[in-house]
Amino acid sequence: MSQKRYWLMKSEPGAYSFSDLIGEENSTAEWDGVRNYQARNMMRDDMKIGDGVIFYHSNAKPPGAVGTAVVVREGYPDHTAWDSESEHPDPRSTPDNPVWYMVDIKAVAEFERFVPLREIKATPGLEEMPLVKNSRLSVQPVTKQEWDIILALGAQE
DNA sequence: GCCAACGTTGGC
DNA sequence: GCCAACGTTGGC
Repeated sequence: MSQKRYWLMKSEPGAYSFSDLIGEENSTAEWDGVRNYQARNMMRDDMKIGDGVIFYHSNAKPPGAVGTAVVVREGYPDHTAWDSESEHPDPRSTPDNPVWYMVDIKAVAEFERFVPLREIKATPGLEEMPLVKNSRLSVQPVTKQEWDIILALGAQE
């Protein structure tokens, strides 16, 4: 029985927001369209059912963490890669030989209080987050300590 | 809109 | 395998 892990996933709210996720059937969505190898590897190999996800709005005004989600399906091929009509087609990826993978996540709860990036950057204990260290990765690992700090910020009145 | 950081591509 | 050029991300 492996330890529950934690992640942070970015989305541009103009493209897909946390509200969009909540509005899905079962508040669940395929996390398709990721075309970065590091992010793919984490989704394919490391993300397990039950893992916690912080949902982060990038390219937003202001950017920040908006809520939590949970992994409900582990890595499987991203079928949008071989759909020429999709937003991120990649002809190298086929059903027999998939290049890109995704997971399914389900919304758990919106934070009572939005946690802006500005505050994440200023909070002791969060300095080592890839988010703070200028990483563009759209799927990032989060430690248990970081998870607890951010959830506390999001719960604050 | 600017631009720094970083990943990817492709010539050699 | 190196590395310059180029494209993308994403905060500001």
